[in-house]
Amino acid sequence: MLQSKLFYKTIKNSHLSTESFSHDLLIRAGYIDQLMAGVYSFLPLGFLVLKKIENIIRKEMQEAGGQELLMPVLQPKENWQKTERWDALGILFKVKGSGDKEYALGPTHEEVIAPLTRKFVFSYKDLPFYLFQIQTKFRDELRVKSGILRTKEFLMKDLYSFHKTKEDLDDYYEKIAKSYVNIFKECGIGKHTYRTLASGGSFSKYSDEFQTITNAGEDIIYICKKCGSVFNREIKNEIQSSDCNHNNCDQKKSVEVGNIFKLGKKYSMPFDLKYTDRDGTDKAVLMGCYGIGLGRLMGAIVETNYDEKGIIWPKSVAPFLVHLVELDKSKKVKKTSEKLYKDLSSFIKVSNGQVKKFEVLHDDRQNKSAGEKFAEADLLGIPYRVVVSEKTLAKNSVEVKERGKDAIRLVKANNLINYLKI
RNA sequence: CGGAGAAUAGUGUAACGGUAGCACGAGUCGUUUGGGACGAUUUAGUCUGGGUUCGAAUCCCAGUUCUCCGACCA
Repeated sequence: MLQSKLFYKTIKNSHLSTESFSHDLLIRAGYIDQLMAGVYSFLPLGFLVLKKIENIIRKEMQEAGGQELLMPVLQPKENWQKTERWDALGILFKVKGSGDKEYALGPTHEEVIAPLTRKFVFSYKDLPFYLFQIQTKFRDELRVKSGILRTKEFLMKDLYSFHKTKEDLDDYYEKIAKSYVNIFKECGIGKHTYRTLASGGSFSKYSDEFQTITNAGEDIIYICKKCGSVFNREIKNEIQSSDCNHNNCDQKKSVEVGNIFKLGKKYSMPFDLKYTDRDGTDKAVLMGCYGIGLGRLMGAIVETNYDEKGIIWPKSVAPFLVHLVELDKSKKVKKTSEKLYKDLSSFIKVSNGQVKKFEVLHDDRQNKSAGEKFAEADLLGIPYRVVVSEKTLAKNSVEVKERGKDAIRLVKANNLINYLKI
């Protein structure tokens, strides 16, 4: 991508009244735009990051046996009445169609997937199976806050699992917990993210949340120094056991980036989702559900990866891997950087025999000062900054700097690809 | 949903009830060119609707929106 063509604008100074760093940085660097309270557009840069996150999640879900599908946002009132959530769920968006017919905008999809799967599940032979989607959810939060950490409309991955037995549900639940650990690790927030025991809401006694430590978060979690357990403040009073009285815990602010639940029969029953077992009797299907908010995850990544100059994207989710910056208006600089841009953007062989290409943002702008280009590069937070200038070309080299690190290294121009491959 | 604050140019801000100004951005010209450089010049604004007043960005009322605190958060 040529930076001269990229649809974005950066803002030099922080002007925002919000306390959330991720919100401030993502807006200033041109990744997102606020339409209204709790509703955001993802601009081209932000959309690239979102897609990276989406693919990391998709890959893990597929590896856990999940099959992707897409369910509607618009949902019939009747299904929500069946589960008694039409009136009970305060955050439910209700819309009216023609003839005053009422609908819900889906905040979650149990009310769709349970009646859907009912049409396909008859026998114990049909179980288990796992379905997921990555889709927009609507929740009329009474109060939105912290930029994209808490919004009314957001992209969510929701996986639903269907089982014959409690043991099978338990096993799969743990499997997905492991997938979640992988996802958050891959997204670069692994060391800040904890599996946290939390309230099960109306489903079960407990659920597991994945909480990322950040001051921008609105949850409080306790990390016990004595027994190592991690739990949400909401269950602090009920969790003290004979094993550990939890009187020596670290208390941290955090944001919930994922949550997994054992739903059991909660949604199978209202929709009559059952199967005929081997012995000929009908039994309720047991369900689990597993969610990750993508925008919030993106916010959490920024909250844990920035410095005073801007964002520091982990390589796995960065909009581009390489920020190729040309300085000095000269034919030689222009020509060299154009060649590098072309070479990096072409498919090349990497060590394990696969082919790949580097995603490059080429700062080809002629009318910007070096200082401005550097400052903007730091704000955007692309992992590798490669500078091509008269100075570097005098040594037949380009300059490579990793965002977030001080070291600057001169690399021969014709060796850049090999260098970056490492 | 309760409480508090705010709304002026694209952005951030200033103006006692009496000429709407500054900075950044954007445009043009020139000088610069390794950390958001400099000069000249141009551009563009009082949230909406009422009211008080000779006169309202400023005071009052209503609405809308945003931010913050709290409650809520499958």
